[in-house]
Amino acid sequence: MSKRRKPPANPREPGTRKRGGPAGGRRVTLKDVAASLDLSPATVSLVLNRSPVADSIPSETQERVLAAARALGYRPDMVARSLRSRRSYSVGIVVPEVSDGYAARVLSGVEDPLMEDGYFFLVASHRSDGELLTRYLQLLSDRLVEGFILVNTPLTESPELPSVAIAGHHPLDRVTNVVIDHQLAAELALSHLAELGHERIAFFKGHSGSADTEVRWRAITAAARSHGISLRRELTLQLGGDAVSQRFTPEEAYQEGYAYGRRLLALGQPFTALFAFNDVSAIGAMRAFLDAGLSVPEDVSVVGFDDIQSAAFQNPSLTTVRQPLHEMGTTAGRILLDQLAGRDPADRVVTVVPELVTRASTGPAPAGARRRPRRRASARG
Amino acid sequence: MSKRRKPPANPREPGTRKRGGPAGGRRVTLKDVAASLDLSPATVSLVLNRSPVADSIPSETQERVLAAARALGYRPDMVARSLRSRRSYSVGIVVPEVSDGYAARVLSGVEDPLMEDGYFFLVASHRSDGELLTRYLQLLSDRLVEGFILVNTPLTESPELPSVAIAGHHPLDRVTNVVIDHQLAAELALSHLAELGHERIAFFKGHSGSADTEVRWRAITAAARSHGISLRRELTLQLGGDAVSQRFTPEEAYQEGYAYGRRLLALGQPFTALFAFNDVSAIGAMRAFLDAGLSVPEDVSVVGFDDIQSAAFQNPSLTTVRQPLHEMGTTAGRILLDQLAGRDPADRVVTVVPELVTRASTGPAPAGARRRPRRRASARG
DNA sequence: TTCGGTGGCTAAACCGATTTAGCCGTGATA
DNA sequence: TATCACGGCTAAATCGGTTTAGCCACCGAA
Repeated sequence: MSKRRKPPANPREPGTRKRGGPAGGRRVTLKDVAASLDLSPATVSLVLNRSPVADSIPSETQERVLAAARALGYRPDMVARSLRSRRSYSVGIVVPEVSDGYAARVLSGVEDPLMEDGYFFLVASHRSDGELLTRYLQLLSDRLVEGFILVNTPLTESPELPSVAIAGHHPLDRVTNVVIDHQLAAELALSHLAELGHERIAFFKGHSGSADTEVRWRAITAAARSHGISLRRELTLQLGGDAVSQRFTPEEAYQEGYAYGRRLLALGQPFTALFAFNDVSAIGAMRAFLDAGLSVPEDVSVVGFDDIQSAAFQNPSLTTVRQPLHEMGTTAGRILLDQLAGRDPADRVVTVVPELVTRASTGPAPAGARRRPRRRASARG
Repeated sequence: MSKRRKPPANPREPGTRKRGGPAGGRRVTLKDVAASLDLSPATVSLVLNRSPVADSIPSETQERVLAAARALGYRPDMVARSLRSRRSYSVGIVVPEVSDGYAARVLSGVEDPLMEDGYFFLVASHRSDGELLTRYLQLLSDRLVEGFILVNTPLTESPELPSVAIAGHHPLDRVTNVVIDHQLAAELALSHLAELGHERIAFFKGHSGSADTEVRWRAITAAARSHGISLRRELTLQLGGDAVSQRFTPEEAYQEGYAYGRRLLALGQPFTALFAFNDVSAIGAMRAFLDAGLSVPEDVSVVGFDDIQSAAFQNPSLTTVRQPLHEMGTTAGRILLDQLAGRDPADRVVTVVPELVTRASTGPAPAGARRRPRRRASARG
């Protein structure tokens, strides 16, 4: 009975709330604004949304509406709006793991264009679990996200919504892939090493869950051939290949690099350089080499991939292939927004260019090159 | 006219869609399920939500409902649900910057409990801009988030929703603060240094935008006093104090540490140890010391704060005070969920304990201690 | 005088759920 | 036989917007 309905036209009326004050009082709704003006909610909505239908409404009225909305501190309820318009002004971002530096940097890049256009994003991490991934994509679309951004996430079938895949390599419906030029990346790294006289090069291949792994490896194979470098099976270790944890967290990634660095030494196969799949494993391995009494780069050169922030601050600082992750995120965000706005993407694949950052972890191959590094580490433990 | 309405009771009917298939066809709504069973949407809703009102519905009917929902692949529209129930099953997380390692690790901790309870989260980064922060809090609540998690974000007034502030230090309405025991942290670091014979200790004070800065500094002051260590104004540098960029990105944080490391040397004041506000600046400074020809820890010991992933992989590896950031995130998430479920938090402040991780960057104060480090670096550039 | 057009606005359906009040039939009780 | 309680379910309001069809008044033209 005493429940307030249709507040009188007096703009002061809605409850006792001071505008904006968090205390008490209902939120101001469209109806409140309309009532305060003796107009219908429809009119107010049309005006506030600059709908073309509102063109015939005299600008004087429009200004009254705007003024009242401002005066009452009206803020539209996005949920109600979404329900009717079937748009949520939000997108879903899925990553393998939030705390991963790769994902975090991409995320921060994506954020800019989204926020600029009034979009928010929901994040979910699938931990390289395919089922979890599909479930999250569903849950996200239940929440009416308008599109997806998939970061370093291998996708086997087309998502239901427009998507951009960062490091996506499969041509799929509704998805635009943003990738770096792996061919160039491999070329940069290997020609650098080749120029320094390296021949016996060890490799860390990527984790099998990582989207870039295969493509990059093919690029490396090609580049190696063109430089007359032979890829030796025995010097090629695939990360995540075994015992070492499947779950993909950065802490473990360092450890993993360390462990694989030791394994490399334990193999007893001579090598003068390592090209790792990412900086984290490169740093881990470098550390293993140093601990084993080798010098970097005098005994072994190390090249990473990504250029994570700490790469420059390693001792020795890490030579690496930089991926412009922030930029890739920004690009992805913009492409998705364009798609949502109905502007179809020009290309289904957008390529960004990597860059070699030469630092102190690479140097000329040891004088007696082609032979095993001088001081060998004792095998594990 | 031909617009489909009230699909007949036949469960096969709704369009030509195969269930779950992304192609064509409307989504299955509650009405569809109801119609397929010749029940009302109300009943179906009550059953699916295990509402107490549904207790009187025979379990046979309940099972029919469940079965039909499953068979049709019904997935409730979260937006519609939110509108009516005024709950969104999502929370807003605000951070200074997504790509910051601190935030990323907390985020990944928060994620677990949230996802477990079916909550999603929206992220916004305020870049240490107070106005942006308030705007985001508003925008987020326009989207009906049920609460906030504030990461390392100084808050001056109470938010409108239940909140948990990680590294929050002001007692505010509706907010629970999750903080580490700074007293203990300072004690751990300084007693470690004191035991090693350090007396002239340099400090990097935190950025003024960082929530922990003041509290930690007071703790350091107290701990120093109790160990008879005098804090020398001339050896205390506040990060972000000047020229060096105000915007807070990790790349810059390393640079900043490096720059401040050099400044420290340039002061010409002898010191044998540095206790930095965070690992990133510690690593930057350490790098500056090394570049200047000093040895760590023989000439200068360095203690960081946070224990970021790469701390263990520095050369020398970094002694630091570990903050259990992931755990703090998890705790924060759980507390917020409890609050949303109506279980009021026992405490308005939850303290977690830091831990000293002793590694290779600290060692005994140089023999001729109390004197300036032996080889001095030339002042900048 | 009638008609058509247009400017200014609104009624009402709608989005897809949740939720409350209460209907209807039946068997037990007074 | 009237009443009540209860089991099983539903009608209808509601959340707060968006959007479409169209009303009404007024004006100029036929």
